[in-house]
Amino acid sequence: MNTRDLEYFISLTEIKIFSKVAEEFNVSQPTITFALKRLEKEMDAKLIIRHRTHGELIVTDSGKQLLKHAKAIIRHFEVAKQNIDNLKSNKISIGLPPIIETRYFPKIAQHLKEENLLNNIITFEYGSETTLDALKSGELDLALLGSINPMEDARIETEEIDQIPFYVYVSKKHHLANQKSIKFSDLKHEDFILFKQGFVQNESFRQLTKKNGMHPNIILRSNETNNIMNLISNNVGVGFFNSFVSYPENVVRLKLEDDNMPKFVTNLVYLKSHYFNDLQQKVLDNIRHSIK
Amino acid sequence: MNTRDLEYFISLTEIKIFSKVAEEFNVSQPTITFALKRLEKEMDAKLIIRHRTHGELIVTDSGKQLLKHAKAIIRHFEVAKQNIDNLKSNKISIGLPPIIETRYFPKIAQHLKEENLLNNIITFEYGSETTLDALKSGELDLALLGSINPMEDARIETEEIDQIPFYVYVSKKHHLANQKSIKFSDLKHEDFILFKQGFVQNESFRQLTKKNGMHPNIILRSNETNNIMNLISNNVGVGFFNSFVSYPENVVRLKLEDDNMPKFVTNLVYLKSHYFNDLQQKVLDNIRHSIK
DNA sequence: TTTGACATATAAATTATTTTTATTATAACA
DNA sequence: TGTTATAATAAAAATAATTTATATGTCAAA
Repeated sequence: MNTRDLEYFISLTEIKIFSKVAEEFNVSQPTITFALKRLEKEMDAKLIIRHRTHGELIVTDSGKQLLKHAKAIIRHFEVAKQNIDNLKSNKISIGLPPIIETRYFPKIAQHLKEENLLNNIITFEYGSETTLDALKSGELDLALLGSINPMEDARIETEEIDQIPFYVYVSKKHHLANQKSIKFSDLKHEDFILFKQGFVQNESFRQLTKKNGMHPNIILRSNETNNIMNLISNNVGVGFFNSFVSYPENVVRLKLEDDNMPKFVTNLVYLKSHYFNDLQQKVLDNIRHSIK
Repeated sequence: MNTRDLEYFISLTEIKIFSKVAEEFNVSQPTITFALKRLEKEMDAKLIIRHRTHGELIVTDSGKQLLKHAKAIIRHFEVAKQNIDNLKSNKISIGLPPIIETRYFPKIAQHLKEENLLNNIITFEYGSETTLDALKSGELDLALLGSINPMEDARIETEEIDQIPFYVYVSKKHHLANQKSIKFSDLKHEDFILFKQGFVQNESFRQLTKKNGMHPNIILRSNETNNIMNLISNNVGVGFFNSFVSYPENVVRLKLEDDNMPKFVTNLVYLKSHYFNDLQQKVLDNIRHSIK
């Protein structure tokens, strides 16, 4: 069976018009008809119910089933190509979200340098979500990721590195600044300054506000720790982060005394289907050793 | 790209002789040569280093990388076919790890037979971990799974069936055989015989050894309850399982008196996104009724 | 060092598969 | 009822995969 037929099929379930799909792939319209026929013969099932008219085209249950697998197959194929490209250039691509990078990379870099491996790595700094996507697409060989709940994806391998608590950061001038520790619900009427989308702290924050029936007032989101800390120190709002972030003199870090607080979990993550060659394995072992 | 080429390639990495692979697929030897050439061109990388002689054939790093994905692709393709067949023939695929099967399947089978539904099910016997993966990948419609902690996964629906304790199994000749109950830490110097990877008891065992600061000596892992019980009865080592396993005359089951002992939880599990058609729903209701 | 056995590669021919061109069929709708 | 947009079909053409026949490379025994 040809992957091209699957690509036609996937596109057909999206565009829903044979001739438009043909255009998309720069082939003639009957090509799509024949491709679908081949698939239906191979699967021995009707995949699509055709309406000859500018109207709907219905994907059957069997079609939906095939669709899921077709997408997975195409993805595998593309990831394989990408991985092989990485192998050829003898590099290992590592995703390191900024907060985690701050905490772990200095030590990692030092160890890698000692082994003369530092120039075999390429690092990518995005939020955890984007990093995970990049890993799944094969763009990255490896990632250090933050998560709250243990990660739940059959395709990825996860090694837990560390679990650390979240804290609330407030200005020294803030009315809570003198408490040793607080409850999350004490923050009911605060203004918050948080990270942008795709950072793990947000998911944890969302869980806590939901649990406490709060509708938090988020006045700003930024990607820059410095920027956020600056605003907090000026008492513009309060922050909610793990202990990896460094904070200035006039900011206070408050413990949260709630039970069952979510933890910030750092994970070493890679695709189960990823093949590490000797050099990559060496780098992986080195990193593993550096952070444990 | 053709999946046939991938099949040739996978076989070639196993059999390692072009002409033998050709024989296997009932094609001529150059077919294999050309298939490999096509793949190498597509991936733009050498996949296999040939030795023209009856000797070794080396899979390159790129080849190994492709191999992993190739196997996944072929598997997806086969699962897709299987799923569609199931849809067409009105079958429901059920995952039943062996230990759970022993306990629940006789009753389930009896009820299903009464309703004339027994030939609408196909069962799969793997460890809990593999079963869960298979469920998530859509290979299974439904599973009865063991877990320690209640399962928490956004994508799956869980109905708890039962919670039962774990026990220690020892030979009658064993020095602990006369105790009514023991503490887990009493097992500090024992040799253990356990199940292989992917069974729930192992996770529970790991937690307990960690909690008690133990470094257990696991002398054997097996998938066969009979085999394990045989060894225990010969006083080769001790076992740690739930009460679903049956045990011979000369083996003794010991209670564990520790606080907060993990429990073996049996769950009925399916994907939230799964669509059960009428017949499948009937089977599900029947199973639910049988085990509660 | 030669020769035979085994294994893979290559060239050309053959066969199979996919795509195109040209045309027909079908439904909706103006 | 004719027009338009769309899919299906048939036959031819193009492309791709496989085979047959043969060449080439490598090892090991003579």
